[in-house]
Amino acid sequence: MAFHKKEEFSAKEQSLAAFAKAISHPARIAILNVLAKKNECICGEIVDVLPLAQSTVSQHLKELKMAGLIDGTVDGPRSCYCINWKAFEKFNSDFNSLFEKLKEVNAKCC
Amino acid sequence: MAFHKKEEFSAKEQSLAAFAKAISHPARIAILNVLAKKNECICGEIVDVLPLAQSTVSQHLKELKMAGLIDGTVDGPRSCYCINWKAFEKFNSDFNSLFEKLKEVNAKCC
DNA sequence: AAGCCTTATCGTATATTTGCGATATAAGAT
DNA sequence: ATCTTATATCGCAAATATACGATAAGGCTT
Repeated sequence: MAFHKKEEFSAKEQSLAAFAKAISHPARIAILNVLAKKNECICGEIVDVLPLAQSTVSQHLKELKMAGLIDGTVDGPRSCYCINWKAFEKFNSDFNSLFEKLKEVNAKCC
Repeated sequence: MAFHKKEEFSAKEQSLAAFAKAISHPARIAILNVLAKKNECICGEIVDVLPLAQSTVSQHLKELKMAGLIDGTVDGPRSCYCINWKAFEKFNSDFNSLFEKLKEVNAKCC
Protein backbone atom coordinates (compact mmCIF):
# COMPACT_ATOMS: atom_id res chain seq x y z
CA MET A 1 0.00 0.00 0.00
CA ALA A 2 1.85 3.01 -1.22
CA PHE A 3 0.97 6.04 0.80
CA HIS A 4 2.70 8.58 -1.33
CA LYS A 5 2.29 8.45 -5.02
CA LYS A 6 4.05 11.66 -5.82
CA GLU A 7 6.54 9.76 -7.95
CA GLU A 8 3.85 8.96 -10.43
CA PHE A 9 3.55 12.55 -11.58
CA SER A 10 5.73 14.45 -14.03
CA ALA A 11 8.95 16.10 -12.98
CA LYS A 12 7.53 19.53 -13.65
CA GLU A 13 4.47 18.83 -11.57
CA GLN A 14 6.62 17.55 -8.74
CA SER A 15 9.01 20.47 -8.87
CA LEU A 16 6.19 23.00 -8.91
CA ALA A 17 4.53 21.23 -6.01
CA ALA A 18 7.78 21.14 -4.06
CA PHE A 19 8.30 24.87 -4.46
CA ALA A 20 4.71 25.52 -3.48
CA LYS A 21 5.09 23.33 -0.42
CA ALA A 22 8.13 25.33 0.62
CA ILE A 23 6.14 28.56 0.60
CA SER A 24 2.96 26.99 1.95
CA HIS A 25 3.49 28.24 5.48
CA PRO A 26 3.08 31.86 6.57
CA ALA A 27 6.26 31.71 8.63
CA ARG A 28 8.29 30.79 5.58
CA ILE A 29 6.64 33.51 3.53
CA ALA A 30 7.50 35.96 6.28
CA ILE A 31 11.09 34.77 6.34
CA LEU A 32 11.40 35.15 2.58
CA ASN A 33 9.85 38.56 2.78
CA VAL A 34 12.40 39.69 5.34
CA LEU A 35 15.22 38.39 3.17
CA ALA A 36 13.79 40.05 0.07
CA LYS A 37 13.24 43.41 1.71
CA LYS A 38 16.70 43.63 3.20
CA ASN A 39 18.36 43.27 -0.15
CA GLU A 40 21.34 41.53 1.40
CA CYS A 41 22.33 38.60 3.48
CA ILE A 42 20.70 38.40 6.83
CA CYS A 43 22.79 37.18 9.68
CA GLY A 44 20.51 36.81 12.63
CA GLU A 45 17.56 39.15 13.13
CA ILE A 46 15.21 36.64 11.59
CA VAL A 47 14.21 35.02 14.84
CA ASP A 48 13.39 38.41 16.34
CA VAL A 49 10.69 39.30 13.82
CA LEU A 50 8.86 35.99 14.00
CA PRO A 51 6.45 34.80 16.70
CA LEU A 52 8.20 31.47 16.92
CA ALA A 53 10.88 29.80 18.98
CA GLN A 54 14.44 29.90 17.73
CA SER A 55 14.51 26.19 17.03
CA THR A 56 11.34 26.42 14.99
CA VAL A 57 12.67 29.26 12.88
CA SER A 58 15.86 27.34 12.32
CA GLN A 59 13.82 24.41 11.08
CA HIS A 60 11.90 26.58 8.64
CA LEU A 61 15.16 28.02 7.37
CA LYS A 62 16.46 24.52 6.85
CA GLU A 63 13.40 23.60 4.83
CA LEU A 64 13.70 26.68 2.66
CA LYS A 65 17.34 25.93 2.09
CA MET A 66 16.73 22.29 1.23
CA ALA A 67 14.03 23.33 -1.20
CA GLY A 68 16.57 25.63 -2.81
CA LEU A 69 14.70 28.87 -2.18
CA ILE A 70 17.46 30.38 -0.11
CA ASP A 71 21.21 30.11 0.12
CA GLY A 72 23.02 30.06 3.39
CA THR A 73 26.57 30.23 4.54
CA VAL A 74 28.05 29.89 7.96
CA ASP A 75 29.88 33.04 8.96
CA GLY A 76 31.62 32.56 12.22
CA PRO A 77 29.12 32.14 15.01
CA ARG A 78 26.29 33.28 12.76
CA SER A 79 24.59 32.06 9.65
CA CYS A 80 23.84 34.23 6.67
CA TYR A 81 20.88 33.70 4.43
CA CYS A 82 19.72 35.25 1.22
CA ILE A 83 17.16 34.49 -1.43
CA ASN A 84 18.02 32.31 -4.38
CA TRP A 85 16.32 34.35 -7.07
CA LYS A 86 16.94 31.74 -9.72
CA ALA A 87 14.60 29.36 -7.94
CA PHE A 88 11.93 32.04 -7.93
CA GLU A 89 12.39 32.65 -11.63
CA LYS A 90 12.09 28.97 -12.34
CA PHE A 91 8.90 28.77 -10.30
CA ASN A 92 7.40 31.74 -12.06
CA SER A 93 8.29 30.35 -15.43
CA ASP A 94 6.96 26.87 -14.68
CA PHE A 95 3.84 28.26 -13.10
CA ASN A 96 3.12 30.50 -16.05
CA SER A 97 3.79 27.82 -18.60
CA LEU A 98 1.21 25.64 -16.94
CA PHE A 99 -1.53 28.14 -16.31
CA GLU A 100 -0.90 31.66 -17.42
CA LYS A 101 -1.11 31.24 -21.15
CA LEU A 102 -4.66 30.03 -21.14
CA LYS A 103 -5.98 32.78 -18.99
CA GLU A 104 -7.35 35.04 -21.66
CA VAL A 105 -8.92 32.35 -23.80
CA ASN A 106 -10.65 30.80 -20.87
CA ALA A 107 -14.20 31.67 -20.05
CA LYS A 108 -15.78 30.95 -16.76
CA CYS A 109 -18.46 28.37 -17.33
CA CYS A 110 -19.35 26.97 -13.95
CA MET B 1 0.13 24.99 23.87
CA ALA B 2 -0.86 26.29 20.51
CA PHE B 3 0.29 24.00 17.78
CA HIS B 4 -0.58 26.22 14.91
CA LYS B 5 0.43 29.80 15.03
CA LYS B 6 -0.63 30.67 11.55
CA GLU B 7 -3.00 33.29 12.93
CA GLU B 8 -0.08 35.35 14.08
CA PHE B 9 0.97 36.22 10.58
CA SER B 10 -0.43 38.87 8.26
CA ALA B 11 -3.49 38.23 6.13
CA LYS B 12 -1.45 38.46 2.96
CA GLU B 13 1.07 35.97 4.24
CA GLN B 14 -1.69 33.60 5.23
CA SER B 15 -3.52 33.92 1.95
CA LEU B 16 -0.38 33.36 -0.08
CA ALA B 17 0.48 30.36 2.05
CA ALA B 18 -3.01 28.95 1.65
CA PHE B 19 -2.86 29.20 -2.12
CA ALA B 20 0.58 27.62 -2.14
CA LYS B 21 -0.64 24.81 0.06
CA ALA B 22 -3.45 24.13 -2.36
CA ILE B 23 -1.01 23.63 -5.22
CA SER B 24 1.60 21.90 -3.10
CA HIS B 25 0.68 18.44 -4.29
CA PRO B 26 1.47 17.10 -7.77
CA ALA B 27 -1.98 15.58 -8.07
CA ARG B 28 -3.61 18.96 -7.59
CA ILE B 29 -1.23 20.55 -10.08
CA ALA B 30 -2.14 17.83 -12.54
CA ILE B 31 -5.83 18.42 -11.95
CA LEU B 32 -5.46 22.15 -12.50
CA ASN B 33 -3.45 21.49 -15.61
CA VAL B 34 -6.18 19.30 -17.05
CA LEU B 35 -8.76 21.96 -16.31
CA ALA B 36 -6.60 24.69 -17.82
CA LYS B 37 -5.83 22.77 -20.99
CA LYS B 38 -9.41 21.83 -21.72
CA ASN B 39 -10.53 25.42 -21.71
CA GLU B 40 -13.95 24.46 -20.45
CA CYS B 41 -15.74 22.75 -17.65
CA ILE B 42 -14.72 19.20 -17.08
CA CYS B 43 -17.41 16.78 -16.12
CA GLY B 44 -15.73 13.55 -15.28
CA GLU B 45 -12.56 12.47 -17.11
CA ILE B 46 -10.43 13.78 -14.29
CA VAL B 47 -10.26 10.50 -12.43
CA ASP B 48 -9.20 8.72 -15.60
CA VAL B 49 -6.01 10.71 -16.12
CA LEU B 50 -4.74 10.44 -12.56
CA PRO B 51 -3.05 7.47 -10.93
CA LEU B 52 -5.29 7.75 -7.90
CA ALA B 53 -8.49 6.22 -6.61
CA GLN B 54 -11.75 8.02 -7.31
CA SER B 55 -12.25 8.94 -3.69
CA THR B 56 -8.80 10.44 -3.46
CA VAL B 57 -9.31 12.55 -6.55
CA SER B 58 -12.62 13.72 -5.16
CA GLN B 59 -10.87 14.80 -2.00
CA HIS B 60 -8.25 16.76 -3.91
CA LEU B 61 -11.01 18.45 -5.90
CA LYS B 62 -12.72 19.36 -2.67
CA GLU B 63 -9.56 20.94 -1.34
CA LEU B 64 -9.00 22.93 -4.51
CA LYS B 65 -12.58 24.10 -4.37
CA MET B 66 -12.39 25.08 -0.71
CA ALA B 67 -9.19 26.98 -1.40
CA GLY B 68 -11.06 28.84 -4.13
CA LEU B 69 -8.84 27.71 -7.01
CA ILE B 70 -11.64 26.02 -8.86
CA ASP B 71 -15.37 26.41 -9.19
CA GLY B 72 -17.68 23.46 -9.32
CA THR B 73 -21.30 22.88 -10.04
CA VAL B 74 -23.38 19.77 -9.84
CA ASP B 75 -24.81 18.89 -13.21
CA GLY B 76 -27.17 16.03 -12.85
CA PRO B 77 -25.26 12.88 -12.04
CA ARG B 78 -21.95 14.59 -12.72
CA SER B 79 -19.95 17.44 -11.33
CA CYS B 80 -18.38 20.13 -13.45
CA TYR B 81 -15.20 21.89 -12.52
CA CYS B 82 -13.31 24.78 -13.99
CA ILE B 83 -10.49 27.03 -12.92
CA ASN B 84 -11.18 30.20 -11.01
CA TRP B 85 -8.76 32.46 -12.84
CA LYS B 86 -9.34 35.32 -10.48
CA ALA B 87 -7.72 33.35 -7.69
CA PHE B 88 -4.70 32.76 -9.89
CA GLU B 89 -4.44 36.44 -10.71
CA LYS B 90 -4.60 37.31 -7.04
CA PHE B 91 -1.87 34.82 -6.27
CA ASN B 92 0.35 36.14 -9.01
CA SER B 93 -0.18 39.68 -7.89
CA ASP B 94 0.44 38.95 -4.22
CA PHE B 95 3.43 36.81 -5.03
CA ASN B 96 4.98 39.47 -7.20
CA SER B 97 4.31 42.25 -4.76
CA LEU B 98 6.19 40.35 -2.12
CA PHE B 99 9.16 39.15 -4.13
CA GLU B 100 9.30 40.11 -7.73
CA LYS B 101 10.02 43.80 -7.38
CA LEU B 102 13.30 43.35 -5.60
CA LYS B 103 14.69 40.88 -8.06
CA GLU B 104 16.81 43.20 -10.13
CA VAL B 105 18.27 45.19 -7.27
CA ASN B 106 19.23 42.11 -5.40
CA ALA B 107 22.72 40.75 -5.58
CA LYS B 108 23.61 37.28 -4.53
CA CYS B 109 25.87 37.54 -1.55
CA CYS B 110 25.95 34.13 0.07
C1' DA C 1 -39.57 0.36 -8.95
C1' DA C 2 -35.04 -1.47 -9.86
C1' DG C 3 -30.65 -1.09 -11.59
C1' DC C 4 -26.77 1.64 -13.20
C1' DC C 5 -23.44 5.31 -13.34
C1' DT C 6 -21.03 9.11 -11.38
C1' DT C 7 -19.41 11.66 -7.61
C1' DA C 8 -19.20 12.71 -2.55
C1' DT C 9 -18.46 11.39 2.04
C1' DC C 10 -17.08 8.34 5.94
C1' DG C 11 -13.93 5.62 8.43
C1' DT C 12 -9.42 4.38 9.00
C1' DA C 13 -4.34 3.60 8.57
C1' DT C 14 0.00 5.68 7.84
C1' DA C 15 3.11 9.54 6.87
C1' DT C 16 4.36 14.16 7.29
C1' DT C 17 4.33 18.68 9.34
C1' DT C 18 4.58 21.84 13.03
C1' DG C 19 6.20 23.31 17.28
C1' DC C 20 8.78 23.43 21.51
C1' DG C 21 12.37 22.62 24.96
C1' DA C 22 16.69 20.61 25.69
C1' DT C 23 21.00 19.93 24.10
C1' DA C 24 24.97 20.21 20.95
C1' DT C 25 28.17 22.95 18.28
C1' DA C 26 31.18 26.57 17.02
C1' DA C 27 33.38 30.91 17.20
C1' DG C 28 34.46 35.10 19.65
C1' DA C 29 35.11 37.42 24.26
C1' DT C 30 36.90 37.50 28.90
C1' DA D 1 40.53 27.63 29.77
C1' DT D 2 35.94 29.25 30.48
C1' DC D 3 31.97 31.94 29.39
C1' DT D 4 28.86 34.00 26.26
C1' DT D 5 26.27 34.23 22.07
C1' DA D 6 24.18 32.47 17.90
C1' DT D 7 22.58 28.75 15.39
C1' DA D 8 21.66 23.83 14.46
C1' DT D 9 20.02 19.41 15.72
C1' DC D 10 17.52 15.92 18.58
C1' DG D 11 13.57 14.00 20.66
C1' DC D 12 9.11 14.25 21.46
C1' DA D 13 3.86 15.43 21.23
C1' DA D 14 0.01 17.01 18.67
C1' DA D 15 -2.13 18.22 14.36
C1' DT D 16 -2.66 17.62 9.34
C1' DA D 17 -2.28 15.46 5.10
C1' DT D 18 -2.57 11.49 2.06
C1' DA D 19 -4.60 7.47 0.42
C1' DC D 20 -7.79 3.77 0.02
C1' DG D 21 -12.02 0.88 0.25
C1' DA D 22 -16.69 0.96 1.53
C1' DT D 23 -20.75 3.22 1.42
C1' DA D 24 -24.09 6.95 0.55
C1' DA D 25 -26.46 10.14 -2.50
C1' DG D 26 -28.36 11.81 -6.75
C1' DG D 27 -29.99 11.36 -11.36
C1' DC D 28 -30.62 8.66 -15.68
C1' DT D 29 -32.41 4.31 -17.97
C1' DT D 30 -35.01 0.55 -18.49
